[in-house]
Amino acid sequence: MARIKPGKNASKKELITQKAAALFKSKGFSSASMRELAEAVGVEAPSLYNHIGSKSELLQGICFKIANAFTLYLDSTENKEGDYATRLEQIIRFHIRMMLENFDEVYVANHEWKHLKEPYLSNFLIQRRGYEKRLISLAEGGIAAKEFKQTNPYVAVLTILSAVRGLEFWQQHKKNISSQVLEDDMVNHLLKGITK
Amino acid sequence: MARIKPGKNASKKELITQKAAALFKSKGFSSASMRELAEAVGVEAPSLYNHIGSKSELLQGICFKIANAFTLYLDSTENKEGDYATRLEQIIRFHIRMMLENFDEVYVANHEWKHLKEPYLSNFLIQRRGYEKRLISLAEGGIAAKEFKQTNPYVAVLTILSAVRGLEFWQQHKKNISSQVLEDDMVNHLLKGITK
DNA sequence: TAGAAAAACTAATAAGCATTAGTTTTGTAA
DNA sequence: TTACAAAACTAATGCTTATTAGTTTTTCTA
Repeated sequence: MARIKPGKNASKKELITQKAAALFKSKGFSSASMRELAEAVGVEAPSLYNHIGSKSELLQGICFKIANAFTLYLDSTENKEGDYATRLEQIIRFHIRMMLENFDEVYVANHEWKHLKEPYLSNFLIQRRGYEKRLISLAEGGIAAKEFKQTNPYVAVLTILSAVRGLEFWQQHKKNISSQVLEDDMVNHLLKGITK
Repeated sequence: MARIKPGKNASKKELITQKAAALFKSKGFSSASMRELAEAVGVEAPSLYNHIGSKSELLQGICFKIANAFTLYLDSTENKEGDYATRLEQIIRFHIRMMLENFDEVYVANHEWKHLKEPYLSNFLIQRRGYEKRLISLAEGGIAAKEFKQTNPYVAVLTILSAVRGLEFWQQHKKNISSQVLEDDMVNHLLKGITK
């Protein structure tokens, strides 16, 4: 009898997940084949199934790991009571760092979630939508407290989230700019603009 | 004998391209099948080949149509001599309008270019890279002219391009905000920031 | 209305896909 | 060293894919 879920030794599964994230990123979920993944891992394709349930399961693992990390951080900021601008700044910085430090997985969660199967697809979208709403509330709070300009809070959040996401381009052709400069300049741009 | 390139009557080809853009957007290039496309067009799959060369050719058409539109607009702004801030603002507004008015195709060009085949893939990336460089020059000019703050021009351009791209989220779940408010608020945010 | 061209159809091809079944090898603990 | 389990392997299944061949229908023009 074969194909038994591994009790210990979860490291092979982690390796597979990591290789899968890199592969899904570079070729897209649909175009990435289990044969290719197996080759990256150094094994024949059917052997992967001794460690994982399915191709879909790999995508689910990646997407929810990232979604949960963001949700958890937002939870943690809501306890602290700083002013709105400071809290927003910290969240932006967290996004930037996540992007730089977990590039493959964040990229996959951002681009390939479409290929999640139900009910995971719905759950993912609900979670992401909830996250956005909480950020919008934060923006609204800042506007009401006169810390932020009078603007549409939805547009503001959208602008920030999108700008940060764009670090995926950055990663592709790294310039000789330090992560710190990148982070600081982007935060300043998003909070204070570019014009003098 | 069948399968001859259509001389006139290009409208069916346009219909196919338009349906392809919508399909590639919603399912991704790799997951979208020619059978599905045919169904959307109202025809059997092999009949598509009376009008188009291949699935790849459809993607090429979409990606380069959009890339050329952006390049062309940038050409047109470089003749006019406004100040840097005005020119940057106009470019941002053009991006926003392209996103709102040609959503499917811009989305596909942004997300699915990866699946272009050589030499189209290389050409596309070269063109996009050139576009970015010209924008960076614009940012550098604005900084040198003291119109823009002292910041890394690459980061500034990346931030702007990414923010604008994020309108794809917007399109997905439209709020009751007019396009004009959206455009103005986003331009203001990117030029002048959100904090007071 | 005859004839030709355009565009539809059906049937078939060859390749690639995720996954399962069954078997063998490998590593470890008694 | 024997026994057992984990994890590798080969072979096979059944399905989907883009695309081609060959034929028939539709459409337009003279």
